[in-house]
Amino acid sequence: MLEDRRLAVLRAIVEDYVSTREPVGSKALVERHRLGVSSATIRNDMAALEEEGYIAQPHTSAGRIPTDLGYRAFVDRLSGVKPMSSAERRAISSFLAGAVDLDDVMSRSVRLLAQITRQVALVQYPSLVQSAILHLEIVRLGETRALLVLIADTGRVEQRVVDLPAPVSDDDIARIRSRLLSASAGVTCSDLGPAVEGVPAEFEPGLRPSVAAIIATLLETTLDTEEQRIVLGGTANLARYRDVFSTNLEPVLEALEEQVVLLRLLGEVSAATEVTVMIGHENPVEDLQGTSLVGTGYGRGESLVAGVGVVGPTRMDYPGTMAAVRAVAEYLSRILDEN
Amino acid sequence: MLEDRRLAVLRAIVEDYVSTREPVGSKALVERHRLGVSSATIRNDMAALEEEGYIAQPHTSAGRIPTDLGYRAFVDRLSGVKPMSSAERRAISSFLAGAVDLDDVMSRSVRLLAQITRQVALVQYPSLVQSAILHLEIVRLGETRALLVLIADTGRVEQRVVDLPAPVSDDDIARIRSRLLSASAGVTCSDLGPAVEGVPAEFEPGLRPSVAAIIATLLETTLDTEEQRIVLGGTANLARYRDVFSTNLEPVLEALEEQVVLLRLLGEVSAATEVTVMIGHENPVEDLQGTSLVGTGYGRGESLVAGVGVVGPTRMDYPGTMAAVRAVAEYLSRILDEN
DNA sequence: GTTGGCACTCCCCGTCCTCGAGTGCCAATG
DNA sequence: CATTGGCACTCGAGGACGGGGAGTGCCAAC
Repeated sequence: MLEDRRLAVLRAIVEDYVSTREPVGSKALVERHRLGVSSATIRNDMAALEEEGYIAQPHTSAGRIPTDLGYRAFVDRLSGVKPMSSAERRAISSFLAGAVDLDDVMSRSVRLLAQITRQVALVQYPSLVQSAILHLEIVRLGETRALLVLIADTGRVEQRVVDLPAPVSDDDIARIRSRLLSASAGVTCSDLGPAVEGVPAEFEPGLRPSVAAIIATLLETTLDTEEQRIVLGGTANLARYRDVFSTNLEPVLEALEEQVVLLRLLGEVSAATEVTVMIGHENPVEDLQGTSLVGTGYGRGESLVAGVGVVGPTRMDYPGTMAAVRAVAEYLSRILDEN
Repeated sequence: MLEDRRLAVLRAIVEDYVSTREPVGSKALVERHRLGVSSATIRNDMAALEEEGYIAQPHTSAGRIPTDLGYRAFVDRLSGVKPMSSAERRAISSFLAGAVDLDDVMSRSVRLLAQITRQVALVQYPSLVQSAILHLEIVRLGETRALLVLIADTGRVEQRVVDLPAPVSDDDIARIRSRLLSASAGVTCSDLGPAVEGVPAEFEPGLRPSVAAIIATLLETTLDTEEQRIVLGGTANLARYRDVFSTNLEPVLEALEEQVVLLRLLGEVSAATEVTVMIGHENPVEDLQGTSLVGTGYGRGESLVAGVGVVGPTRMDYPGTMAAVRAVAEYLSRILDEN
């Protein structure tokens, strides 16, 4: 009974604080929620909640605000699933349906998610390592240069310029291309190494270094940790939370410009199909410890190929954000499935 | 004589204001610059400059700050070319040299420019319309779907999924591909329409709609106004100028997220090889009229293929920014030339 | 045209003070 | 023993006040 009410108080504090942005006091609380008890009782509960670390006061004689721990309890035990309206679902679906290629899908998704949540959205390209090769193309750029184009079954297209150790003719390029294609078509990128290992030896000695160079670039492109790409959008929404980041918007913006940082972030939450939340100090990136991350993985069926998420102030509408992230992840998975 | 000194005063005001961020008064001016006259004389000059609209005072009994017109005069008549140190040139050169493909060149350039100028950098991908087709590839994704990959001589690679009106065999795809390639290789994208016009008629009637669909997508990809792509970086630097954007960072960030807006911006300054400056209200985008744009075009030889630029507060170091933009544009042109 | 002098204007900034929301504690109550 | 009303207390927000100072405009003298 008592425990129940305390949790209800915590929930009320979180909700009020999220919507008003101001420390919430005992009196305002009884007025806005039908708690059925007096403000003095609430004060006692609040004292207990503060004792346990769920809420804090910015200074004596101010209202309470939730701590990271308080938000954590709210997310874990209190926030019900907030289903999206069918209108919202339809909007998502129609917005993503018009995409013409993978780049388009990614950029539409990120804009959509940023718009729904009014926060910063992150969407990761399907990982190459988890994709299979659909097609390879080698285009001769000059005597000793070629362009390698790789098309994965997730829709990703990567290109790299290869500097060849020796001049190679158009005809040679065509032979190399056709052999590499037959060796790698349908192969998952992570298995590519063994699949093409013996290929150079099949060619004339003079050509072998060139073939090896092309293969090296191919493997680099697929295995390199830099193969991961993330797009982000809605940075402007950060400015909306000037009260939170007032003094130091800069480090947050800087962190968000670093691909490596974003990868680390999404890596933490994209391992599961459920939506995962990292609150404040739980955030692995130091400059983002004033923010929360809501994210999840997406992919074809059970094999997750990338992550999608949202970064915002710890004071955010968790149920709504979680629902939006989940919905977008579902649509992304569906689009991948269709290929 | 008089005119000369007045201009010197304007220059001094701009320089001081840019470096101190504070309205500059007559006394401080004589102290910091060897003007050889007393502060009273400067006051007279300032009154004249204010009369002519070059400077203004935020309120009575405060120092003066340059107006947009003042900056314009500074840029046009006063700012000498500020050569980059050889160390800087070397840094630029080595930073851009490591790029592995066009995407890499673009993202490195934008980061570099943002870092040098400590402002927001914009780099536009080489326009497809100005590029020639180097290679075309058509990959069959299913009975009625194909992926069209287009490689331009500027290094751009674009891909599009094509929905075919009728099932097409692997063999058909190969024939279409080879015919389209021979019809379009080396052709500038803007001339592509006539070059491929008669191609569908060369195929069997049953295949013609599919060929037409592929060609339609091809033309769409190259002529569509959306073919233009711009990358931006250094958004975090905006937060540094909190004094300027304090109240409304949001519209600026929003404007910078709109590709269309960025295109309009760069379009204004990328028509020339000289560096062009748009100051404050001269800026075509309403939400950016509190900012200045420094930009230029780049390309192979005389034919410009895209733009590069920097957005920052009107109070910026114009000579330095102009030098940096010019340097990066030169390196980009050089890299394109090498292909 | 230039200069020194002088009165004047405001912004900045620190101080002081009041107001009010909110708290903690306590004694009373069912 | 949880709940409640009462009460003294705390502390930040915000407004009023006032001195200090940087800067200006103007004027008379050179």
